[in-house]
Amino acid sequence: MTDPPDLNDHSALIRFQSYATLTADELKAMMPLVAATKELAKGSLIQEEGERTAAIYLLLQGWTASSMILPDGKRQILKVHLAGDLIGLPSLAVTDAPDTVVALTPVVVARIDLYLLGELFETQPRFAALLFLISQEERLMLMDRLALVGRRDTAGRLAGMLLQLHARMLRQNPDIGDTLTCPLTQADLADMIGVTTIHINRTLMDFRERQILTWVRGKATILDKAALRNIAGLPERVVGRNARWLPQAR
Amino acid sequence: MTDPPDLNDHSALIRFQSYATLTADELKAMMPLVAATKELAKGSLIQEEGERTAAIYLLLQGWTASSMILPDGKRQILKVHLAGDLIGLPSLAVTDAPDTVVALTPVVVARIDLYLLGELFETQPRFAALLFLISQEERLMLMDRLALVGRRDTAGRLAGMLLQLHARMLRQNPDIGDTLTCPLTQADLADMIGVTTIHINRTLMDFRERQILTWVRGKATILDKAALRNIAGLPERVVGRNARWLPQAR
DNA sequence: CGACTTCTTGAGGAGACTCAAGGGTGGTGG
DNA sequence: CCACCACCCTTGAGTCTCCTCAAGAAGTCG
Repeated sequence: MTDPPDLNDHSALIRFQSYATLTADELKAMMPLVAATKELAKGSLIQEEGERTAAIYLLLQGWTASSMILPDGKRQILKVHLAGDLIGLPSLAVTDAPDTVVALTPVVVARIDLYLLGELFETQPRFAALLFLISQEERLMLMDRLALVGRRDTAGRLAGMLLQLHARMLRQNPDIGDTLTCPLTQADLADMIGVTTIHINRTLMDFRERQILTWVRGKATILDKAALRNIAGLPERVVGRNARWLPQAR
Repeated sequence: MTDPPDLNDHSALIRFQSYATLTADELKAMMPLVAATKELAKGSLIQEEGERTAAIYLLLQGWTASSMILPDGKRQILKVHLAGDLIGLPSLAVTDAPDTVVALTPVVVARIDLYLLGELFETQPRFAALLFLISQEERLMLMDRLALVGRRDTAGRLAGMLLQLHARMLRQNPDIGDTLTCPLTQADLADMIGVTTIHINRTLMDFRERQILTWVRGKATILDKAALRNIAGLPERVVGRNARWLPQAR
């Protein structure tokens, strides 16, 4: 189902490449990051709310989702991870894991030893700075979603969230065009933007009727991107400023 | 109104101290961070949505707020900054500033040169790692707020947000007890959790009636913290794990 | 082929919004 | 020092988006 990852394939480091081109030496220094890979079945728990372990992972293949479960059983999905995304970073700041991470598909992850991380901070300042920028990007994605969930109706939230997801997938694979294939159910979409499944369904129906977007079992096709953008009410973010202040490559 | 900041007062670096005790040498190396201070009047714009400049600041005194304005004029406050917080970091990841930052009180900020930041990444790996951890903490605060806004009613959102704010203020000054004095209006509270001012007012009235919390013109008194926690539905976060993996102090 | 998950549709109810207006409070200027 | 003004808070009434409850259809997997 999942082939062992090709360690010479640097797509695992795609997030880092958004801000600078990594040198051969840097790539070599970062290779230990993907040394300890592991395959997990769909539905596997990678991290669980409240547990004390704070391992971090790099997702190499497949999809995972990070969520919080509230006392009344309601769930908020905080992020879905795509290949190249890091898993478990926010847990490093606190004693107990704040979120639960599950595999939405069969996945391949690389477990990252924290001492390796510390060593890279020491020996690879540019890696450290890029990791810092990636963290700011994550923060920005949350800011956008907070603005959507706090201040827009269901249509706006859904439009904005799907655009955000599409932009991320497009960066991974520029060939997907206006299509968006993902392992998410309508219930997952609902939990991402804080509404009910029923309302998601009605909003998707409405989008189809208005020729804006179609959704068929995890396959979305964007028919009118401008309309979606307009409904969302948030500008497109252009990631990857040319950061001249970054430390020099070693 | 605002005295020139005491550069020997390291409370500006309180956020860094949550994860490790900085050595004298490190403190000395970080001093240039607070070299270029500036006083600004209440209401001043520190950053504006869409502008290209990406300066970052360290807030030394006063309060600022970061927010997004949506096309229909609605506002979402993403974060209020307290002394010791960094301003403008998420903007580093994108070409145009995503948020607007205004001074809620007269403030003193230190402008941080990005090349200085790059240099610190290079020479102070432990600083880099601590900055990374602070970023994860910021991310976590957004995750919590997203869960609140996405999945809780007004009472829950308000309770959770005030507890979060109180915990932050308590870290700055352990003497505040169960009081919380801040320059926020009820309209600000509303914009922080995505509801209307009117509804905030009614919820505060309700809290008072139920002997949970009182709010008088920016002065909140927590009467029943357990009840608030229960209404919020999110656990307390214990920041500042003893991170043994951090690089050694230089 | 059967059981489970996911999607779809209907009807009624509630939390939060909009619109509207009055009362406080603090700051400013005459 | 007092009066006025701007901002903030408070309260009421009607409306609407979205939720809850309910049930059936369609698709998927073992």
